[in-house]
Amino acid sequence: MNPAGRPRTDLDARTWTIARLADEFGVTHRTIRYYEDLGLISPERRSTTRIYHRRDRTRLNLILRGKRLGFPLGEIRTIIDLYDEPRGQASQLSYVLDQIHARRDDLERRRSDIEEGLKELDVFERRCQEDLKARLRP
Amino acid sequence: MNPAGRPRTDLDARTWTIARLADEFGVTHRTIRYYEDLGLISPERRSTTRIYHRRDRTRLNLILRGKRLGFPLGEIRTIIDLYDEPRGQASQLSYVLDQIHARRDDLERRRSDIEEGLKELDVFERRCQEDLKARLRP
DNA sequence: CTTGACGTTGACGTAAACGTAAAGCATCCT
DNA sequence: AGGATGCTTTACGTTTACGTCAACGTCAAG
Repeated sequence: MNPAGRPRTDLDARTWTIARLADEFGVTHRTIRYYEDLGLISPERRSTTRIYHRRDRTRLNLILRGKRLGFPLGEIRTIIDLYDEPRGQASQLSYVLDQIHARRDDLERRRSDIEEGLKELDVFERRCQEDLKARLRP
Repeated sequence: MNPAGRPRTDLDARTWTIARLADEFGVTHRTIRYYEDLGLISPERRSTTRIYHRRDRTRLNLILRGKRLGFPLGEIRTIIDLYDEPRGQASQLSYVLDQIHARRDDLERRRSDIEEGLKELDVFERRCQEDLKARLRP
């Protein structure tokens, strides 16, 4: 137990080594360092070693979700950067809002692609199952 | 008008040249030929020239949708091949059914990723809009 | 029959997203 | 002190998905 009386979890550790992070997310160190090269993550440095905080963990999560959705890393970078911008000027804000709408359009298109795909899978599965029944008890 | 009395459309042409197909789908000839190299499309050959039929058009549609969803072409190939298999033996059929379930799981995971992304966009947009209002009439 | 317009086959190039191997620090254990 | 272990950088290799010439075939129009 920690001072707060809660059971100790991974989240209590608050910092991660590259190996633990890679392990947790099922990627390699190389991958994580590559994301750092692209400026997607910027962990603390203690002497030469990288120390990852919750913020980095969150970003990695966003990156990997973006990847599962098929976004290229460059685009993922611009998305992530949106979250960090100062958002001070009105002009910047409306730019960000434009970006948000573009993202939303993209995601909604993907969703409808997925719905199409699922529908076709349903039809195809039904056809296969009927074939299978006919085979098993003719 | 054609013999059936319907207005002549692109679909009545029934065959396409590579340029028309590329143009219609917004890709290059190179892309289409590359898909043929991978065995994803196999158009008719009239002497050396490629002639595309509706079947090829359908496949190209599937390929591009798969790509929009972020599937690698190799995986797209196995998916497309499923539609063409003889599906004769019961063992083959249940293999195909397994594949279908795997595909469906994949798509459903992507869909939930998308829902998550859309939710976050909503939250983020609201925050930005409030910032913007505060800027415009303080 | 030549001239374009379009088509075809290589062959090589390239950007993205890592993999992998080599070699050097740093730290911990005994 | 001397491994063993883990992390780091450097650098070259690889795969995917095409782009980009180059050089040649073909076919209808003038």
